[in-house]
Amino acid sequence: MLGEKRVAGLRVNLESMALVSNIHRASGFIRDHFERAILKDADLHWSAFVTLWCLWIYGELETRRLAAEAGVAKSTLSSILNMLEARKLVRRRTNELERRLVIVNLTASGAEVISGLFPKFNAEETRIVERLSPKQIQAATEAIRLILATIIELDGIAEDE
Amino acid sequence: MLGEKRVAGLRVNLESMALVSNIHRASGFIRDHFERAILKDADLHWSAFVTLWCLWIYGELETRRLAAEAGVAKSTLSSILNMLEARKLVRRRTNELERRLVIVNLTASGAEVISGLFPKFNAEETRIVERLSPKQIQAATEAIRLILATIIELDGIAEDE
DNA sequence: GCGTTATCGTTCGACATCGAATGAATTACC
DNA sequence: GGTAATTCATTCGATGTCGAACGATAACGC
Repeated sequence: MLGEKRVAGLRVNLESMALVSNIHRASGFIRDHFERAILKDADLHWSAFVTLWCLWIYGELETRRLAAEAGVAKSTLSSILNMLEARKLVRRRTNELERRLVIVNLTASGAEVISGLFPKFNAEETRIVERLSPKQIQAATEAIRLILATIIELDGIAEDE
Repeated sequence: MLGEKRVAGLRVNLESMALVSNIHRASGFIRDHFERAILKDADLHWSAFVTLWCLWIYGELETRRLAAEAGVAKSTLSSILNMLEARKLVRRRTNELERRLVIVNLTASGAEVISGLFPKFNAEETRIVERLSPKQIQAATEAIRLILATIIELDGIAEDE
């Protein structure tokens, strides 16, 4: 196998370790940075922002799908929606044809909040990748997408059918 | 600026958005995957594992430095160390020359745990990047490293001197 | 048709994490 | 040299997050 070194008597793949470690490290720094620099003023944490963003992009969404898109457990989404609904940024309603489902959508003021916030967010995204060439950005995105697909496949096979 | 598109009347840099979003998404999946597949048996969560790993690599470390290396707040590290110390995996002692400092190191059984766990961890790291070529891995690692450096510089300038 | 399963969203309890407050130890200042 | 300011790690309170348990609704089997 490529990239295997011996460290302290153990075979170690340093390259894969560095990549995984850096992904995780970057994620934490990015989250902290955005929460402090942009989300704090709106009094939103990362997951609440992503929730609003998903609703903005997809329009109305069932909670189950919304939880998956936002990357949180459905119980977590429930409490996020409680908070957002209390602030009148989103609205919940039951699907009358399938009364187990709950459909969520932005209110007018919810749409106002996210459309005011997103440009700042995107500007900051652009800023933190400004030292990368377009090619580097695309290559990194593609690489991470491959990793994601691999994990999802592994977990999917392991757990389900 | 490169990569700017118009979406719903807003200028959006889709490439930077996709990269940031994927980094965060991958981080969550990786964390969940490793905690379920490897760390659950040892009854350790991610941060506790990273803490042990840092001590294994660096040898003894002051708590302040250890918190930074592990990527957690110092208060979080305190509770992690309480747990690890209760399990006799690490040891704390005050530095006698500078009695404010606390120095942490692995016990024998702590070293045993991490040295038994790491090969599995690294094997899984290698597995989730197996679809990437060595060049892709290095390119992605370098790209993320650049992002990290950019954020740290931004935050450092903003907050400190 | 009616009980059994399956599938929703929500609630609940446990816990990881953080920031601010605290106390101990050291340094700086006059 | 003694007081003030600084710098540690820890504790404490608040909160975000998850998984399991729950109740409601729908689909299935016979």
